[in-house]
Amino acid sequence: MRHAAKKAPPFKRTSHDHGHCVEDALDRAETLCDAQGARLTDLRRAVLELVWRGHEPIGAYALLDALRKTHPGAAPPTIYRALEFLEAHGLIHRIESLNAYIGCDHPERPHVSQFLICAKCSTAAEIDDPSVSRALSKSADGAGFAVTRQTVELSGLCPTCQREARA
Amino acid sequence: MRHAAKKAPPFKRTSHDHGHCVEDALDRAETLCDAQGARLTDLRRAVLELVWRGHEPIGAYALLDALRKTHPGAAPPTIYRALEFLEAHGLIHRIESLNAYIGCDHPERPHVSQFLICAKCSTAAEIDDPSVSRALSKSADGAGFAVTRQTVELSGLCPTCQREARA
DNA sequence: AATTGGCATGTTACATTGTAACCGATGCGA
DNA sequence: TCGCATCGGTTACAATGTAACATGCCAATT
Repeated sequence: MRHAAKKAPPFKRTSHDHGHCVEDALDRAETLCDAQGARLTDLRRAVLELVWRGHEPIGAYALLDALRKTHPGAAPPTIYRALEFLEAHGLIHRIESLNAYIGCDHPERPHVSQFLICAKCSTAAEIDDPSVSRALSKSADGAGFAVTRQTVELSGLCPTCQREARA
Repeated sequence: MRHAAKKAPPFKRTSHDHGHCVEDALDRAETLCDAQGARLTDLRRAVLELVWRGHEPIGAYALLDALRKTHPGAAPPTIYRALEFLEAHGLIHRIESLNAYIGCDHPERPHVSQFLICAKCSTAAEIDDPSVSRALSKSADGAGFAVTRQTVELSGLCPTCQREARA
């Protein structure tokens, strides 16, 4: 049992059924919002879908452009409100160092935001590493600091881009 | 020896000789730049001093306003170039979640950026916790990810503001 | 001393990202 | 049906960050 059930390593981006993965995310969001009495409106759902489409961090204005195809009247506040809602409900993360947003891998578990961000191909892999969280909690506790939000962002090169760089 | 030489806990913000602490930071910066053959010009030095003055995160445009008292011609590029230089040489950190900058506590050691940021009083305490770094390195290694930059920002309440909140 | 080349800075203009404030529409419970 | 809260439209603007080109300055070389 030692290695069997380990979750897939973040960058094993095995070709996946993307359409399915987006739908899946939307379904889970639906369920989650129902459970919380939160309203996943058409607009919010549309934005969430767009966030998931690219499967990599995307900026608010890029989302806005995309959103306008289906919601022509959309303006900056439109997108920012939707993003605020989605983030508040754990459905997306904001990546501070990129001013960008990405879908959350596992919105059902309360969690923090930890990412490996490739500077070359700009994929961002969510790692929700308990030992990192533990170390951080310990550090914060030691300082008497009450954490409400974690931002952990490691920039660098993903395995694929490293190989390319060597070649 | 176990506990004797521990560095001061981040939020023991014992009233310190601020003027001295700023000068000290500037002196260390001078030394460091000399050693690296980097040019800590008047302008850059002035910006670094302003960053240290407040002893808490400060935005680029606030710095710009302050800088204009001594350098009337300063424009956005002025400040951003100086900040870029200072950050590249480890003299300041950018706090991504605040779009702000703060002086680095120990520029001589190569290090990462780890902060506890109080949402109330907006002080930011640098914690350079090896066990956090270790956990992060391990996580990144496990994913085959080559880290070039760490951003760790914990928002919350500092001990002082917690006490105030309870009262 | 003059030349040249690199770096720092000045200057203008603009791009990107994010918000405030107010309004009407919609839905839902009292 | 009325009142209330939430959602979203709309306008205008604030805050943050950069591109691109011009100028100045110093220092090494000739």
